[in-house]
Amino acid sequence: MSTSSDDLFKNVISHAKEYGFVFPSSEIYDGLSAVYDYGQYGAELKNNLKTYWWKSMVQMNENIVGIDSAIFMHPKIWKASGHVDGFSDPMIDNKDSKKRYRADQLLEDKIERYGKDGKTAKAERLQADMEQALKDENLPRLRELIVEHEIACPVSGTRNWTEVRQFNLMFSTQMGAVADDSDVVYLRPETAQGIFVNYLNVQKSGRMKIPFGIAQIGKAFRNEVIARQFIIRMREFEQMEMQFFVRPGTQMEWFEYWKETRLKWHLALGTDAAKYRYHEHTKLAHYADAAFDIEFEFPFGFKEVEGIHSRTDFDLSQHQKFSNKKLQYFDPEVDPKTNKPYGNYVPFVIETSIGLDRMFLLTMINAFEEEALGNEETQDSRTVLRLHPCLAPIKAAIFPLTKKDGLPEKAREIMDKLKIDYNLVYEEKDAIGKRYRRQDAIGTPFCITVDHQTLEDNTVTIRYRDTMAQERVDAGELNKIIGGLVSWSNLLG
RNA sequence: GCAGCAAUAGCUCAGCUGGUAGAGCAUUAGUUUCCCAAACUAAAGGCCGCGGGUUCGAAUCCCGUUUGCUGCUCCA
Repeated sequence: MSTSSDDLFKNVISHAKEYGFVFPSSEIYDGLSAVYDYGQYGAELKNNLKTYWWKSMVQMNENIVGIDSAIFMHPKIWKASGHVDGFSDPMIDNKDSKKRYRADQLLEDKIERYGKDGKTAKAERLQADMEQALKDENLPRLRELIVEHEIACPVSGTRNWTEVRQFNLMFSTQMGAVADDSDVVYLRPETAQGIFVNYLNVQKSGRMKIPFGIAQIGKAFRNEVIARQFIIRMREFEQMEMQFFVRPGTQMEWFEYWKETRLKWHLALGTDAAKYRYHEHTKLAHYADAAFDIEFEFPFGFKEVEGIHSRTDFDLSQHQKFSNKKLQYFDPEVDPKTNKPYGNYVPFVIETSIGLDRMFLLTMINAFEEEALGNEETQDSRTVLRLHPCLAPIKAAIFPLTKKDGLPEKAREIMDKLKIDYNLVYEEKDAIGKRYRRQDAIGTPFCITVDHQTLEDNTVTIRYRDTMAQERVDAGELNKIIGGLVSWSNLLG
């Protein structure tokens, strides 16, 4: 990591705080680890990113609809999805090497070694003991087994172990007033399950024909072992997900389609294509038969922003099993190979899942620039957020050149006509240049200045953030001009 | 969670052989200014992250804790 990219990241973080984009959560109480709040401009930018995604996925695709499912769901859902069993790992640390291991993996390794050494009886007994301990969630017993079988740390070679601790990535809470084990509910660790459990509702009520998709934007929660790097990994975060239901056997063509479509969505914002790459998962999750990530080159390296996963029929089949409800689709189309309808089947699923907070950070990093404007005589620079006008929190700022001679009144009058359609700010404090620079810092693409000439001929100057160039236009044309510049058709057309 | 480092005004930092805080910028109120920051005047702003200890006295030394950074570990 170079010093300059390190600085860029730090500067973006402090800029985000200083200008009201992102604040540490509960800051006056010393903050809460890996939780952040979005400020006045951050909330606008985040909403604009959501709108861009929702429009491109739901509004632009006739066969995709959007839902908003609850964060609380029946606990059985997480049994079915594999989250309860798959993502609560017993961990143990070696005190000498400071290395951390999964307790069950240490035992598995030992069982394997016993097997190789021909000690099959020992291997079988340990296997049985371990399985019993895991089933009972008996953590002290797991540690006993590690000690009994004299398992040493591969790094330090010592047997100086800590207690075994459970790392469950799901947050749990109680539903109902009386605390009881049976009332435990989880805060969803992914939004996808809310789509799967509504698959039949949406398909029937919307008369959806395969292939079709269900989209959702919402919060998800993961109790990360370690959460760092600003809003890259948060305990509470927001996902924008779409599950696309397809006929079995066609999943790979749809997988390719969404892989390409989703990258195009990113590149339409004008981001340098070299900053993006695909990353193929070689180790697949329990539910997937193919998985690609779209990665972005952050200052600290390439990180996943979006995942396109072929989830097979795993989730729907699991829910079918656990709920005893048929989640099949009757496909009346005729298979040319057999000349018979495709009939009943559990659809396969292609998932596109983008981390909204990561997308937000990526957008900030991309937009952030400390531009040198000096010449031989004077030193000058400005900090500018080159956000796409569609994403900018404030679309335009309106300034009276000075705060007298009726200029403020005229500026207010122009603003009142425009603020119905656009998010605007009005400022009359400080020198005009300073006001321009303040708007640059929050990414406002246009500034409209009212001067004495405005009072005579109703023209104003419009000043562009990126070029700092100015243009004199009729105030009556402003709605049309701004409308054209911030129109979603610039991104989606 | 472990180890190391850090925390002083909104921001960037100074102050540290222990004697109860200071600058620049930003903010607010004026002045000046007809188009690109850092002009003038004034004001406001700090339990020196939090808790405990040593001391006559702690921002400064010690211990704990919280938050952040780096490494380990984890990442559906």
